[in-house]
Amino acid sequence: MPKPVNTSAPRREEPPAAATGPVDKALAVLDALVQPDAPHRLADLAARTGLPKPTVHRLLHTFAEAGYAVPGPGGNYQAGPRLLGLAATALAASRELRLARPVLDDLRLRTGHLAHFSVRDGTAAVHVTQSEPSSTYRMPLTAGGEVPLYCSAVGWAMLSALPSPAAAELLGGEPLPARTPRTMRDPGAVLAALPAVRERGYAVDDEYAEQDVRAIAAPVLGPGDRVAGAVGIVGLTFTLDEESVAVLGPMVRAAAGTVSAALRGGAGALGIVRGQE
Amino acid sequence: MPKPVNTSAPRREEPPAAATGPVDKALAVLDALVQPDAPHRLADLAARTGLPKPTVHRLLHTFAEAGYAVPGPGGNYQAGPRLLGLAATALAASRELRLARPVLDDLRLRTGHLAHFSVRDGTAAVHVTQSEPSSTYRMPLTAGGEVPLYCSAVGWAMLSALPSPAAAELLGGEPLPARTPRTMRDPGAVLAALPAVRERGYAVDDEYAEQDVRAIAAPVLGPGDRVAGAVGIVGLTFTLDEESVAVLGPMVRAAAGTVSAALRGGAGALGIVRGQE
DNA sequence: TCGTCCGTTCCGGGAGCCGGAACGATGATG
DNA sequence: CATCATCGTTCCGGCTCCCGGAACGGACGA
Repeated sequence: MPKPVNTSAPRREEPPAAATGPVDKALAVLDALVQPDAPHRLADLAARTGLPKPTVHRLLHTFAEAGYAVPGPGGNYQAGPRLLGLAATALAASRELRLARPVLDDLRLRTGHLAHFSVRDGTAAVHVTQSEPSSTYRMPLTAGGEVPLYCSAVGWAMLSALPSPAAAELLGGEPLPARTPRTMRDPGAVLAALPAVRERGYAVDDEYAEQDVRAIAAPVLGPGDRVAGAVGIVGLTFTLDEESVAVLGPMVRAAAGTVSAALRGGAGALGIVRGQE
Repeated sequence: MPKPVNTSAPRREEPPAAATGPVDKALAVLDALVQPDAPHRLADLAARTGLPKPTVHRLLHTFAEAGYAVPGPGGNYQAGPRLLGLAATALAASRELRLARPVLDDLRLRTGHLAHFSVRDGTAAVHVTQSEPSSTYRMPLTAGGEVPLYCSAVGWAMLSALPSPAAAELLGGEPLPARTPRTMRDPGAVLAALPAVRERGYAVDDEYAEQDVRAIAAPVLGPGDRVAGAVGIVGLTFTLDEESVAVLGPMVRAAAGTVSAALRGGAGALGIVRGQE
């Protein structure tokens, strides 16, 4: 037990917007339950969600009864079989994911870098699936993780595929928090960089979000040019170095193009997915 | 547990276990929402869950507002970014899954068959993750899918790792429905077959659940010999033929053993997971 | 032994869930 | 073109049952 932090902070602000209905509360607890960082005891979940203890207790009971949560040793709850089944089903049923998977594997094999597919959730990008090299010393990206749009390759890729006003609205007017010394903090500057991304067909994150991490991404478009997500690769700067960007960029763009085409092409396109241009 | 008896029983039995509270209903709708078979319009979801239309409508609205569902064309709802993120997180955070993944890949490569990991949910096994060969003509197994314990290799594997009384209780006393001509329908017969499975270390499903499909599986044990799930391979009978079982069986058993050892060995074991015996 | 923290239970009040019924839009049908 | 079936949506009164502060007992740790 690292640190029983003193609860002397009455000025604790709720992380998410207040969960009003019982359903929102349930979702909040479920969300907290699957977070990878340790323990999920009743008190922890209550603290993380900002909900009163009895409420979380009742919800956990409901979940446990339905098989969505399972009480472990030491009062530690974890995801139950139903939740895992639900998760597996959700990921398997998503059309974009089914189509993206083989392309990601191919992209990873040819570039040697971790390849991933992300979708937009508000002003953030969530990494929904990935194909990782056999030996990743330090994982610069975790499945289910989030990154703000303004400082990530996948974010820029998706923004570039949106109409300018929509992108501007997502970026907002305020200066953005710096994540590294290289982060671009001015929404206007990001917006101004998008046309170049649009032209090139891929975006590059040059340590904008995290030190020593470089990324390349390209948008995936569904029917009607709807932005379905983005395909990208991530690596440490000394592996994914500056000059390889010129050769890897088009590969990422091609991969995203393949997924887009398959997405538009209807179900029959599954068999003819190929890696080359 | 003194169960408070319903004061006025309205003599009403729903096909699925009655969803009483708002949370159960929400879970039911979420579950219906991720089912792969098409369309997820309001009326479809209402029919599948057995809930009244306005209720489903309200829930979908709540989900949509929170990003867990997204209204598509033609009133078709699908999983939203939050739900996909939750799913990805849940699968990535599960310790057994993280450990099983590389072992499954290795097992698939060495056997050439679809390898999967399943956990128990009541009297069924749900397939939580899998590693599939590049070309599977017809997928005999889908992620998130379920199979009864009594007629599947993973089911037998998990049953064999349970104390006999527990296994007997899960099998029940009634004759079981036949899925193929070869299905073993007698709970007693299944129970009697378990010691042999225990001895061999792996179970074989010889077209018990589906025609032309054979499967091999072995149990995965966590700390304290708790049954964490099962590792298995599946294939069509003419590919996964009878004589190869003798050589593939031990491979499956070894793979399950590797996962079990890693599961027990603590977090540090991640780096030394190996495929060979 | 005492103090602390956690999980659990209780219970009265009232917020807000519930779902039958009705309405307008849409597309199929003759 | 007229008709009907079906679907999504809205409304609203009733009353379920959700809510969470408070209290209790047990498990550690000091």
